Amino acid sequence: MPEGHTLHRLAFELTEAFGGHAISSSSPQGRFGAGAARVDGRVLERTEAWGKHLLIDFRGLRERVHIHLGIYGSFVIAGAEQPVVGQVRWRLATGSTTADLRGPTVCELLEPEAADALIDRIGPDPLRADADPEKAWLRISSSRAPIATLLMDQRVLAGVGNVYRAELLFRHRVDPDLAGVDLDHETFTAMWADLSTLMRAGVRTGRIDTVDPEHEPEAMGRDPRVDDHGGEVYVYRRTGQPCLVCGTAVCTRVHAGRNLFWCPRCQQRR
DNA sequence: ATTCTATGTCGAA
DNA sequence: TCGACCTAGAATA
Repeated sequence: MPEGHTLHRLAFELTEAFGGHAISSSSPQGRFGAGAARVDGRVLERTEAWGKHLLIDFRGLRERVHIHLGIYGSFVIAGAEQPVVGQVRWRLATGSTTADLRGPTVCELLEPEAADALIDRIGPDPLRADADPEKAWLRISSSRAPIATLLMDQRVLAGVGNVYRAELLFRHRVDPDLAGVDLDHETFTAMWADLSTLMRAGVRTGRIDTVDPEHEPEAMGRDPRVDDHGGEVYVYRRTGQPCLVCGTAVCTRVHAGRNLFWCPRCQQRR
């Protein structure tokens, strides 16, 4: 379930659970065997998130553990002495806490220079206080690519995934096919601020909720529209269901290999 | 039992 | 634009 908010939440939880503690580290599944052995017994200092990437530092070690969950990955923190169930790429544990990483696209040790290069090549992250939205604007306003493509491009903006993309476009009534170059700066500024707020709420709650109170289905006498990912949304995976604002059936299509959802009436080109 | 799907990314064609 | 890859749970048979 990994968009940027998941990774920032995870960074916080891992730092809370393990920061300052010597941890035992292993790779039950085997594919991170050498890396796991390298950090075994060391003190975990901190974990930070940059977009959808996680970087973990250990005392006295130059290399940083780099994790990217990909589309299926999960990192679950639980109590002491959990049995290993299924494929666990990396297990971190203290006497009281166990964290299991499964199915990541990336779990590796990175030299500091490589970690810096990674941070350098991704766009501003709305969850970081030091992020500069104008860097994203520079790329968007100079691109003929559709805004739906640009929002998912991690070099443009880091941390947005398929749910936040669909919901952000809906909330600002932007046509997914609108070229970046045709988006106004005012709209972009509002989208960035909104995204930052939405994602911060996501970090707090661990879910993606994007529906404003006045559009909440309960207030309209209908059933809650809670998606499988656990949040309440306007369009994401609501294909064929009535738009919460205008009642038109929500549309879907595959856009650049990913499912895109939008309301054809609310999100018309202006 | 098998197939499908998923909040992602990369690299080849 | 397409397939490959990582995994688990849901859907289908």
